[in-house]
Amino acid sequence: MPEMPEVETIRRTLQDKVVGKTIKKVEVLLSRLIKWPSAPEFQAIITGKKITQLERRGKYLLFYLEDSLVLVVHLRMTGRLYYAAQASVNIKSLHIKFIFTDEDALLYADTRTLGTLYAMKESELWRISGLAGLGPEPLSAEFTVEYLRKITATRQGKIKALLLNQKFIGGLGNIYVDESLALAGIHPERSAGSLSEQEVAKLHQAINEVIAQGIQDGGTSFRDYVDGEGKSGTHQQRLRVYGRKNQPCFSCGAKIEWKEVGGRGTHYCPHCQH
DNA sequence: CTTCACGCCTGTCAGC
DNA sequence: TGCTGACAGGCGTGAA
Repeated sequence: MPEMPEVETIRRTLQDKVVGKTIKKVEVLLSRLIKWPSAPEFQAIITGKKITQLERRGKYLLFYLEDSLVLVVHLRMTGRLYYAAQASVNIKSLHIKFIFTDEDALLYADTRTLGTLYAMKESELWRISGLAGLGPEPLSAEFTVEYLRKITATRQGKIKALLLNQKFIGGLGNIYVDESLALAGIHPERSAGSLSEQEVAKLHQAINEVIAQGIQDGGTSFRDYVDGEGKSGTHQQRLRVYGRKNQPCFSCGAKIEWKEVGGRGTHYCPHCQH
């Protein structure tokens, strides 16, 4: 479900609440979500540890703990993290509870149960290949026009598929890719290598703009997404193409089209995007 | 190496 | 009112 702006919003809404808290107890109701180590070991190594820092890389959340330990959470499609004062709340699809010494809790819920959690020493983070191999993020110093030109130039696959690949750019997902391509006026099925220098520059600018606006809006609440306090984002009000199949393009009035590109539902304006 | 199809899960919604 | 199929903010795997 969440992409970089949503995960960043969750990080910001949780940070002040969880940093400094000590995990008193971990209840794992669905152990297959724990990918490393085993669920009992996972519980054992983080129990009694204090959270010192909360960071994000791409779509991963990293809870840094005492003793150089890290709790890593990836929400995938429908994962949610809620901070609950005085634990006993009733929420659907609740799978993991992190209960603090003051009885507040951090709750992990996930309808499709595709999310993944890990706990390990900081020095062991290489075990999470998706995290270790993450490309530069939008808005970062490493994500330059030059970099985007370099990764697109030699590849013949569709530009949309490349933008979704976390090895190349960390943090983009289906909504923000469709929105970036719409803003840049580039058709999602264009071969990456066919983009002109001008188009690459426009795309680079569009990605940064869309992601920055997404963060400023507190994310896009299209169906499931809420932040760490259970609140919706507002970026859905700004979407140009995503979720607007058959509705008129705001620029030209043509009907927004939908088709599958690279195995993902894709929205675009057939008139404005070439 | 790059690219693509598929599997993983469950809930919701459109169309019959 | 059921029922069925399509689809959903993601990513890892394996085959070509």
